[in-house]
Amino acid sequence: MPTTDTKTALLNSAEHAARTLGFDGFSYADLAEDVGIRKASIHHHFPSKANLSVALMQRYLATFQETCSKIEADCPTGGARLTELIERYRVGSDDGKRLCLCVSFSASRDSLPPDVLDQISRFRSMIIEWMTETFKLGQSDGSITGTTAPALEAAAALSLFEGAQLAARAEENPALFDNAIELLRQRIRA
Amino acid sequence: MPTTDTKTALLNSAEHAARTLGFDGFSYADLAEDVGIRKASIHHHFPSKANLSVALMQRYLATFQETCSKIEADCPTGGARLTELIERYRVGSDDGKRLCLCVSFSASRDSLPPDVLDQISRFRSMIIEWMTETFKLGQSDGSITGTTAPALEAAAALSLFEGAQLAARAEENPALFDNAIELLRQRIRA
DNA sequence: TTCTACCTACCTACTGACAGGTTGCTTACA
DNA sequence: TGTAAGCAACCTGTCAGTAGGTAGGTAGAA
Repeated sequence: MPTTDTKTALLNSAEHAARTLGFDGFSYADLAEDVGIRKASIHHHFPSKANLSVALMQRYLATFQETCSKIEADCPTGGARLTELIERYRVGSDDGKRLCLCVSFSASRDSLPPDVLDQISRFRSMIIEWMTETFKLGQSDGSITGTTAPALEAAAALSLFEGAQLAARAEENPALFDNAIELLRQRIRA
Repeated sequence: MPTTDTKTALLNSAEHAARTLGFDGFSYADLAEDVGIRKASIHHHFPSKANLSVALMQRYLATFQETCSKIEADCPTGGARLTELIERYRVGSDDGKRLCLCVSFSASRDSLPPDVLDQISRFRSMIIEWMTETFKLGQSDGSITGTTAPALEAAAALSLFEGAQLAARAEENPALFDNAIELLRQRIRA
């Protein structure tokens, strides 16, 4: 009877480490200490660090897809959906102490296996498609102002969110996230 | 009379490495091979990696300040200045093969000495102040449309630029930079 | 002029620490 | 009795950094 599923505990620890320290910034030794098992035992669950990175990104992608579905179910308007997504990025930034896994992994691109690079592409496509639909909806229901090209808005918004996380991270100051996002927020009708 | 100044060659190599591999992704061994001296000799120029990171950021900040001054001298309108700055970020992205040093360093924040963190803050403040003035100018001379809050525009634009570099880097595809930036570009009057 | 002293720039050879990863053994439990 | 999960011990390679030395140049004083 393990306290929590060790594999999940390892994924949690690794995700936190990757998002704060970067992929090249954490080691199996760090995870071992954090989770409370020996370094060698990690290899039982994740034979290699490449392997671990794939599992990490896989879970991240799945979780994000669920999140988007949930937002869709809970929020009827485009504006409400966009507000909710911003909130996820804001919370994910953790007051400038973390980055989105996708951002962190993109910065250490050359250390990652091809599978992860594919997953990153899929992750980005998924969000951009979802946001394109969200901007379209916001355009037609009047809940987001000033939209003319939903697909371009979506691409810009994703860059803005990731850039905002980076801004907050750069100085470990959550206000910088809000500052960067403010103008977009003003376009959303309450 | 040395071929090229070794110290400069080391800074060039380190900057390239940091911007493609991240701060934790390159080693003195990499630099040694690239520059053509022995690993130990690097310590003659930069006693520690922390020391090197400071020199790197110092030069980067100085170069960027010069760039901004040059743009100011060459371009009379706010729109032209913004276009020029975007171009620097686009070129700096190197078709999705690099990131801004500031972005790359922010992602490995915890591996860097306090001096570099200060420099990063100063770097960001400098650009945001410069862009705030640029948006103000563009607002008054009519070369940038739709501006109501120049300071917020500047904060959003910096996040957008850095996010756009990240987007291009994520898939090593320069089109993603242009895509993310397009809507801002459309606000600039030729 | 030549000796001494000191310099920069680089070298070989090494250190202790730590990286990811492997082997083979021991539990626990179904 | 089989299997999953964990362990200690160890491997090889690499990390940043150090010790100590050399080649060649410069500057000053006798």
